[in-house]
Amino acid sequence: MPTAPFSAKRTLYLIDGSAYIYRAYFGLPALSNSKGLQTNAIYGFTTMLMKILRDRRPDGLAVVFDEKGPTQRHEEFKAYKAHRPEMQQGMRDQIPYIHRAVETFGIPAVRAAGYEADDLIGTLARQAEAVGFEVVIVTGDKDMFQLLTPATRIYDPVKDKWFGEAECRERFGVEPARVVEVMGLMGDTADNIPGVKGIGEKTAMKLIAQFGTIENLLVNLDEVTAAKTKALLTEQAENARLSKRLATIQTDCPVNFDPERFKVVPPPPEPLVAFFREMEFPTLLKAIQPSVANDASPTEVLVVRDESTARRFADRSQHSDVIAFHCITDGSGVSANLQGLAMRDGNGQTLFAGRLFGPLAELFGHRTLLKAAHDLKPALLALLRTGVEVQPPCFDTMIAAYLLNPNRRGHSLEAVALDVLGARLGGGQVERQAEPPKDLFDQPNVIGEADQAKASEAAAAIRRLVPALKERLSEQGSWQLFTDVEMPLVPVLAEIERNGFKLDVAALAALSKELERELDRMMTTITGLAGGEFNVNSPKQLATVLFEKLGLKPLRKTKTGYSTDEDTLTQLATQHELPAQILNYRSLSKLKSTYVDALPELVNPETGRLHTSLNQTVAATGRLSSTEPNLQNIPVKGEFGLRIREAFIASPGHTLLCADYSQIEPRILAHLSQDERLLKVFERGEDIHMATAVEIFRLPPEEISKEMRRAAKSVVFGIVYGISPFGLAANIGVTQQEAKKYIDTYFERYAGVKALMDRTIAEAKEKGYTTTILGRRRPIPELHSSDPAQRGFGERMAVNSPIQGSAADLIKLAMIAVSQKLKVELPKTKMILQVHDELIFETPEKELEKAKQLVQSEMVAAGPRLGLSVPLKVDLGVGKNWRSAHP
DNA sequence: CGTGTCGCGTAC
DNA sequence: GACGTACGCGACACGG
Repeated sequence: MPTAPFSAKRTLYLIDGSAYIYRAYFGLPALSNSKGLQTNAIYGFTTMLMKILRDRRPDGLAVVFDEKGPTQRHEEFKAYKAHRPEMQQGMRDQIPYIHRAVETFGIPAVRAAGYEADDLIGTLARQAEAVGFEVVIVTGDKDMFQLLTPATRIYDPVKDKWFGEAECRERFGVEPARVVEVMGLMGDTADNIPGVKGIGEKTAMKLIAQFGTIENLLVNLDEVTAAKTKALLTEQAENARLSKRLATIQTDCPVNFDPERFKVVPPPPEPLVAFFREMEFPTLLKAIQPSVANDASPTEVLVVRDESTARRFADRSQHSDVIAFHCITDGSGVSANLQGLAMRDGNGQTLFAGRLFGPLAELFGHRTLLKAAHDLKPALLALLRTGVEVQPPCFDTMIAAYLLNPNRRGHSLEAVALDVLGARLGGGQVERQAEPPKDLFDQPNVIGEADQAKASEAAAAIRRLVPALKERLSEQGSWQLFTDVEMPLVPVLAEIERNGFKLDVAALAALSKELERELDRMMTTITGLAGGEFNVNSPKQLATVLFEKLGLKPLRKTKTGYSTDEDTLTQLATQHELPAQILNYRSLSKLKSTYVDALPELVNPETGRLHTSLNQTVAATGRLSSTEPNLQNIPVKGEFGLRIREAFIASPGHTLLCADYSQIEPRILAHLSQDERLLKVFERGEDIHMATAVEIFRLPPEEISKEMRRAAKSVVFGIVYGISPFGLAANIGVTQQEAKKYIDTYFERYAGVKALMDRTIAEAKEKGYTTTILGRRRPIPELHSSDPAQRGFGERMAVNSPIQGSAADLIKLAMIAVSQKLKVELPKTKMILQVHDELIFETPEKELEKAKQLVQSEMVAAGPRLGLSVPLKVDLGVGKNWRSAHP
């Protein structure tokens, strides 16, 4: 993960106050308190201020405001900022409170009559630099780029982005000192600076890159090749000079930088509490409550710079029961490098190290010490890159929190600490840091004090979370799931991510060209049929063409208009030729944009392979999810879909091995329901869909048509997903009455399944959650909703979650077993992907037979280990690519 | 010009 | 309204 800026020097933050008032006022909804005072600007400004104090921990800080009244620029140019409307009353009313907020925080406010904030900031920045400060200008204004130097950066807290000289060159094409030259030519509509009319950003950048300054450009006009540009410059030379002067930030205003006055000191809490009460900001009140890491104030962090200090720490720590750690990394996924490490042991010692000293690395290899982290997998990957393998036992507080409630959408350390410990992290967010501009600092890998402190606080919070989470997991019966499944799975997933999947980029490039031609061709047909051009990818435009222009009958509505989904278009295809063409176009366009063009972009240049992220704390049922790229939804049907699968290939000398649980969810259903008829189907190794068809159609197998088998298959799917007659009818194209008959018959023939459904829903309603075979919980609050639709949704979730979740339990067990066995017996065979009921391996051709045997037997053996009362079947497929290897 | 939401479509 | 779980694309609306 990117790191925040380092500085051994003291840092001065200069906040562009006026700009932030505007930004907060217009960027936030018009909140107001009970007294009718609008507070959005006050709130936005205050949170920004607190974010800076908390996350950046500046040594010095000042808020700079514009002062009312005309400035030098107005004298020089009447129109300067003249187009700006008068400040709205709603904002004007808030300004005194903002000034009070600044005062209450004990932060100096800087303003001077006749000077704009920009100029005051520029002046203070130069003065502070001169006495050895690093300066950070907090603003969203690109005009300030002219102030950048190696010691002065810009930080935009709204976007959490850093800008330095390099970013300036990227944005303006020139170094900071020449930004005003570019602006002189291009002007600035925001400030009503005219520039040279007819010359835009691109041209301005080009000209200044070539000539350096406006003056030099004007004396060398002969060298300007474009006649039009030359004429514009000749006519508007004075405008250019004026605009440059207007854009130039003064650095000689009558203000003085006094390090003592600007020094940050903790504000007395009482006035702050009173202010937040008055404004009615409960969340901010909460934010200034005592922090989780109060017992680990930054001064107590042992900053390790040499091996012997690390040794002393490690010697003591290894005898404590647990060590919590937090890694600071750059990059992401398999390419992340370790930049810093905070540790907190069971004795209450905290350490920060910018390097992985040997004794610290040894702690990770300790076989009994519990290594705890929040989001362990990326840490394992970063440590692995430095050659350190983290040995079990481990404790991932993020996964523990996920098991406690998998419904929640994020499990940041902040949120978990607040939830479980009821305390805030002193340092605020530790997950995401903006990347500082590179090459600004001479010691690139040194982490700043603020980030050291934050990492240390993270480690402290993790340390405190461990016993609390363990207690809660034990209470709810998920402790074994955590220690025996989820934690051992972490290194397996890390390994899969590291292994990656080889992609035939050339094949996809060719496919892309082919699809492009095909799409072009189809577009011609579509335009002809529609009687004009329109954007086929826009459901809105498409609806207009179909339902207004062509007068076809809309079948269904969405929230925003008429539906044009596959189902609708398929039905419309009987009335007109266009919908069929649209369907074709859409499917190809989807494949091209989502897979053919997107996947090659994600090939890691280091390894030449695709490294997905397998997320363990996202899916509420316990499944894994896959991102960047999502390799769990690679097409498996259709001509072009299959050709995409063909591009997933084995390395030379290797082959792919795919192992796929056959009918896993119906088998789980049989186990959970203990329905005798269903159990028998699997015991006898029969075809489940055929058997279902026999039961619901009441016909002997030889009279079951393909169509009937297909319908039966849908019924089974429907059962697993929590069925309704409507859904089933839509799926297999029969009437709702017909569908209902199938379902009723199914439940009649498989009474155990019906009993399971009823039991599961009743139990979920009573307890508020469902459980899987391994005791994985999922709360289902919708079951108690007053909205019948929500309750129905809850019931379907209640039915589906134990099945889908138990299947997830199963394959996780299998992955751990297979991985351990491979490591010992066939270390060259690599697991490279999991797709819910399928594992994919890359194996040297010579090892293939052994690998097949090992994988199949371990996957099958996971069934009995889970205590399943149905036998499992694992199909194997082998091939040079994913298409041919698919079983 | 970037951000969040929606419709849609892939997978299991 | 409508059958579970995900991820991610392009379009669009919206607020700078």
